[in-house]
Amino acid sequence: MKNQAAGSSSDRIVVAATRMAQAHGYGGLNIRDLAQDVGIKAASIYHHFASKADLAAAVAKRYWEDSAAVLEALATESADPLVSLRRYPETFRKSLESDNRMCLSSFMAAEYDDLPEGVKKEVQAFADVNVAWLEKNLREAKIVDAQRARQRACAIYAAVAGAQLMARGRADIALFDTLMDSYRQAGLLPG
Amino acid sequence: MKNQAAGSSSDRIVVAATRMAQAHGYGGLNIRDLAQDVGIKAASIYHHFASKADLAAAVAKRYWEDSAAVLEALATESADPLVSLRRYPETFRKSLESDNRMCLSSFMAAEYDDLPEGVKKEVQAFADVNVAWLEKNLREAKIVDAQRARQRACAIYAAVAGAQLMARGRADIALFDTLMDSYRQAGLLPG
DNA sequence: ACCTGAACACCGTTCAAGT
DNA sequence: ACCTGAACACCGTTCAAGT
Repeated sequence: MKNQAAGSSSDRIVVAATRMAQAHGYGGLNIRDLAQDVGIKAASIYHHFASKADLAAAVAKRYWEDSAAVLEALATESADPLVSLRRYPETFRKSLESDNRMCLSSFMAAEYDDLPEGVKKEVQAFADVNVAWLEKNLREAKIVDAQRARQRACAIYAAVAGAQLMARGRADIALFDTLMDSYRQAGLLPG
Repeated sequence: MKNQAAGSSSDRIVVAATRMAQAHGYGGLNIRDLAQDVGIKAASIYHHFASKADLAAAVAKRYWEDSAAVLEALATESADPLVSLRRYPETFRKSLESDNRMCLSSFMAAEYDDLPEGVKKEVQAFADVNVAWLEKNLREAKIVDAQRARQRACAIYAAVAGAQLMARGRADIALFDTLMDSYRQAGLLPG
């Protein structure tokens, strides 16, 4: 929590890198383009992060931390866990709204084989945070047996991530919405 | 259908490239490594395919053609559409069994922004083939209203693809199986 | 027809040198 | 502390030259 003044060089690098990684993945995260985006030279990136792997780990870490905060805010705002659950897909929809971008962790899950260990860890943390949040709200809403809450939470996470992936592959947000409707009709998501 | 003698150079390039792309995506498809894998030099690849884009398009095309054949065989083998539907996830499970690889089209859907137009087309064809097969079997099995068969087909495809992605992100096939169980329990997949 | 070495402009990364 | 130009080994790709 020290030295995170808004707009610091490191901050702006992480923000720009996040946007880039959500569109092009870890492999497509280009240090030269990133530097240009931030307004410095490629070599200068390495003053802030020891390597591309370190930068990506920082990006993925802040990504799940921010997501956790958004989900907490959503739960507080909704009060009713059932309403929170209904609104869960919104978080994934927002990425698509932002230039057809996708969840950083989904993209990087695909890139699993090429991910440095430190990045893998943070990518999985994102899934963990989402599943834990879903599980908690499923329990509170008493939609499924308490013992099956975690299983169902995983299923919802995987299905929503898959829907985002399919919608991105067609650059079609309406498809994402249709898929959420189908999940509700089928009984996977609460109606 | 002419000149496709098994084991021809072009064939072996496509096969090797497919395996590579299922693990590393379009961006991670490396011409030099691919050439070495096939036993020729990088420059020689360009004798068979005009560009990486052309190669990837051929790869993606053969990928959905092969998938279509596998699905047709599955339907013929099962006879009962309900059984076919139950076995649908097997096709995605097989990729995970093969060194935690994933569906080429899912990986490339993530890489949407960086995909040449000719590749995008073939990637979408894969989804189309899968959705059409699911829709047909859903109709025949009379599991959902005929008018909602297509919608449900999309939902199943997206959910299974998402499950594969999540399982790959943890290199955990058992998770894929658990997710399929959850989908069945929730009512998305036929029990 | 099929293959190749050498070259091109590009990548991540390093490092010595600047302020 | 922060930045940079120049260099390194690597990429996709081209092309003239080989058999």
